[in-house]
Amino acid sequence: MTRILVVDDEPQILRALRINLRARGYEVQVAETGAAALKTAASHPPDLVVLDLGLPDLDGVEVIRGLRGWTTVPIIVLSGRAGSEDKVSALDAGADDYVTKPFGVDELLARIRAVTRRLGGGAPVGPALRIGRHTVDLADRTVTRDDGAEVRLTPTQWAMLEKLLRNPGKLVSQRQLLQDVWGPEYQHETNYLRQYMAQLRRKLEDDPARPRHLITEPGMGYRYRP
Amino acid sequence: MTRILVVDDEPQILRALRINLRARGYEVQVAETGAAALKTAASHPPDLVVLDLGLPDLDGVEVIRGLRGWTTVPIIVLSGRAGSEDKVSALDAGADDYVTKPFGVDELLARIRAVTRRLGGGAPVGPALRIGRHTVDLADRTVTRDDGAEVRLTPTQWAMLEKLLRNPGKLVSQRQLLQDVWGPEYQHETNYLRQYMAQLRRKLEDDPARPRHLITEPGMGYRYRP
DNA sequence: CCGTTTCTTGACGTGGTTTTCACGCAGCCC
DNA sequence: GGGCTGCGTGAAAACCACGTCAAGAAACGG
Repeated sequence: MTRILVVDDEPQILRALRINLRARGYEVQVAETGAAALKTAASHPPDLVVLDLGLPDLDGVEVIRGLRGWTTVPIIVLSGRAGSEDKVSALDAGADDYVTKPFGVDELLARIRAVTRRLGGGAPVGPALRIGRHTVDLADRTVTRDDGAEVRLTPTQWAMLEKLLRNPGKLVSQRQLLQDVWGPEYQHETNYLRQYMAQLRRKLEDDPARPRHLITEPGMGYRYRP
Repeated sequence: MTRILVVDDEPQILRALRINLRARGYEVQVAETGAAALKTAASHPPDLVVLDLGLPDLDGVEVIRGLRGWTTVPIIVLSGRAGSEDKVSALDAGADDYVTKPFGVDELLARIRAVTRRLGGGAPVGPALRIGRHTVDLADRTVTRDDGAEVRLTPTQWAMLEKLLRNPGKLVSQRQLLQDVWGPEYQHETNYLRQYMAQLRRKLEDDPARPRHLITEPGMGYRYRP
């Protein structure tokens, strides 16, 4: 389920969005200040952020920067100001879209769909990802061994594997992995990586001691080699 | 270079966009009708489409569908109509953004940047850097020998090589290198440079004793010669 | 409520990376 | 020519990161 973090200090808007988004099947988190937004995003990384620029504590652009420091999660900005400079600075700070108040809920929902559409299918991942004698299907979250047996992965294992598989051939740094899977405060818990990488290799690699697809780049990170 | 296809039937807007986009370093193609747009996009696939909805021949949404049938290229819609339904239908048909006329050029440019930012990953370095019989890809962090074998580099070797490769042809002083790779307090440990430069040359140069690409500038620093 | 799975945390041996030291050599200035 | 400096190379030592095992805590499901 897609998790959306809504950041706004006006209770009515917060309420309206929460109801509407929940009704559409999204999981909704809310925050009323910039500081709370950053904290919530860190502990529970959302799949999308809807951010009002007019917050009481922090400047909206600061919140965008705070998020962009460690995540590429899509950000849709809401703002009462229609000025060109506001839009430009927010977009260049890392926002993905900018909606001027008053806005129609239908429009916001359509923009949310437009942004999230890129998320799932956007990555250039063919349905046939292979590791050793296994086929991984990211779309329906299944791993099938060539003899037909299913291999089960835990949520954390999936998150980690998915991050690697969506960047085939590319190096994924330890920090990126930790941030994406566990959140920014886990940046230095590299023992998690070793732990779960070992589990993945045990389940997927032909010879877990000599991995051919889930490669360690010492001191840097990991890489999925097709 | 990013190639943008601008689709609009008003000559002034077309002209204004072409000039502004060219000035920003984009490659610009234009089309005045929906049919021409589809044809041009097919023969010369663009990296981004700016599409006016009010075309004489086809409905704008039809153009979006025509493109989405075979490509996931980002589409930014321009429209004179601010109605909610128009926006929703365009976005749900596959548009990535929707800008209402009249719009500021600054805003459109910012939105173009926002959309393209997701695309390239932001690495402004061409992936085709060559040293001897090797190809270096900074984005993926891979070095491939021409016979297909992978060459592995340690983190320090990468840091040093990257610094040189990101300044092609330019002299990089010893101090700059030491500071970037090891930190400011290592400014005088020039033996590190000799050590690691030798390692890089052994791994990358055709004849490590007579380097052709990783050049020493005695007393000053090092240089990557393409 | 209990059993099972999953996540978190700690410890340890091993291998690779970094750091450090030593030596030979070429160019340069006095 | 002698002394000096800076560069390239080799090898040993110190250090760090990785993989692995193991066990406790937390979350989950019946």
